[in-house]
Amino acid sequence: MSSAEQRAPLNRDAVVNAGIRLADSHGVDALTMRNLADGLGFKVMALYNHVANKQQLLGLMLDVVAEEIDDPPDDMAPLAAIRSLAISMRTTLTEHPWVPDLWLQHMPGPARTANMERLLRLFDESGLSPVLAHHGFHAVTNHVIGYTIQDVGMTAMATSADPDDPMALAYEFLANTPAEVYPHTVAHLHQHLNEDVPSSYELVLDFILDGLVRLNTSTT
Amino acid sequence: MSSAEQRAPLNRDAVVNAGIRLADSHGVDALTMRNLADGLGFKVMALYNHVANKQQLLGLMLDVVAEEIDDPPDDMAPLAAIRSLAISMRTTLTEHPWVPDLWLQHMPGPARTANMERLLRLFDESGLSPVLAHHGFHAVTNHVIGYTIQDVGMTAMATSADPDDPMALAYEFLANTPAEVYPHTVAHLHQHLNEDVPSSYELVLDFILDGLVRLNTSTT
DNA sequence: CTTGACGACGTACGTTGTACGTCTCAATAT
DNA sequence: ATATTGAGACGTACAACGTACGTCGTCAAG
Repeated sequence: MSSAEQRAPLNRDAVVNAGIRLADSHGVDALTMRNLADGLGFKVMALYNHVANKQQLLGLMLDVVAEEIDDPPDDMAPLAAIRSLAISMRTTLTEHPWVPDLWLQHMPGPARTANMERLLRLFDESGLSPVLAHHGFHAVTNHVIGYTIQDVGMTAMATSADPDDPMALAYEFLANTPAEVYPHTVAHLHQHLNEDVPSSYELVLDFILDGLVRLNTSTT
Repeated sequence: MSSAEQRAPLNRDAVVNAGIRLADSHGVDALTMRNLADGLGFKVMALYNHVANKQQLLGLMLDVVAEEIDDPPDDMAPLAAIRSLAISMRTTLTEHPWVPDLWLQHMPGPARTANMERLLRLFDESGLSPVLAHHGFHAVTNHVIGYTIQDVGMTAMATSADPDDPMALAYEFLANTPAEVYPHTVAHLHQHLNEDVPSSYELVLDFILDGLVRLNTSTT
C-alpha cells in the first residue's frame, strides 16, 4: 500500500504553474510558499529543491505568462502589428492581474526578452526614424503597462475592500468626498458608475502611434 | 536628570514625515515599523498610538506627497496647465520613488483627491467634448504614473542588484542575451548605455494632448 | 488628594521566507 | 550481491515582520 502511493516527484514546471494558478485564483497575497506547497500536496521545503527562492519563482512565473502573449501574424504591416501586439499584451496581462506590478520589478526572462525583441523589430521595420522608433517602443510599452496596472489595481482594491460588492468602495468614497468641494471628481466617478464609458485604451494607443507617424513624416 | 530628558510626545505628523524620509533614503523595504520607531527614538508600539496600522500610515504618507505637487498658475491656458501639471506630478513622484507603486493601491486621500479635481477641472475648461475630457483625464494620469513607475522601477532594480554600480545589471543582462538572437533588444540597450537619449516623457504627453485636440476639432 | 485619560512600552503571537541537516530510496559502481 | 552515491522530501529552527493586549507613569481636571 505504501509503495503503491508513490507520488510523482515534483518538478520546476509543476511548481511554477501551480504558482500561476494560485496567484490567478486567490491573489498574489495568497501565494505563500506554504500555501503553494499545500496545493501541490507537498511540504514547504520540497519547493526549494526546484526553485532557488520566491523571487526566482516569481520571475519564472512571469516568463510563462510572457509566453502566452499572442504574436501578430507575420504578414501584418508593422504599425498594425504593433497595435495588435499592444492589444494582445493587454489581454494577457489582464488575465493575470498580479503580473503588471511584478513585470516592472523583475529582469525579463527569455520569453519577455523575445517579446521586447518583437516589438523593437516591428518599430525598426515601421519606417520611423531610429530615434522615434526608440521612443515609440517606450511609449507603447508604457501605455500597455500603465493602463493595465491601473485597471487591475483599481479592481483589486475594490474587491479586496469588499469581495461581495466591488461597487461598495466607490460609494464609500463618494460619501466622503462632498460634491461642493470636488464637483468634477464626483461627476467623473458617476460617469463610471452610471453610463459605462468604453475604455480609452485603443484610442490613446492610436494617439501615440499617429503622433509618431505624423512627427516622422513632418521631419523627414 | 531623568525628568530633564523628557522628550516631546510623538504625534501623527512626525510619524508620517519620518516615514517619508525613511522610504526616500533607504527604500520602502526599509520602512518597517520597528525601523521607523528607532529613527524617531521610540519603541515600536508607540507608533500605534498615532496611526492605526501600517496601511493607514502609507496612505497618509502618500497624501503628504500629493500635497507637494506644484499647481500650475491659475491664468495658464487649460491645455498648457494640464501639460504643466503632468510635468509637476512626474517631478514630485520621481523625488519619492516608492510612491508610484503605492499610488495605485491606496484610495486617494484629500490632497490626491484635490489633485484629481484640478486635472479634471482643467479638462472641463479645455474645450474638449465631455467624453474626450473623460478619456483625456485617464490618458494623462496613466501616462504620468506609467512612465514614472517604469523609470523608478528600473533604477530601483539596478541599485538593489548592485548599489555600487547600477550599470552592472545592464551589462549582466547583455552578457546573457546574445545579439544574434535578440539584435534589436541589444541595440536598444546600447542606445541607453552609450548615447544618452532624452526622455520621451513630454514628447508622448504631447502626442496624447494633440491627439485629443485633433479628434475633438474633427468631430465638432 | 483623587481620578481618569493618554501616551509609551514590554511581552507575546501568528505568519512569512528560508538555512541546515536528516532520512529514504533508486540508480550505479564494485 | 553489496557498497556508494546522489537526488528529493521533509522536520526543525530562526529571524523579521505586523500588531493585539495589558501595564505603567505622568499630568490635568475634579
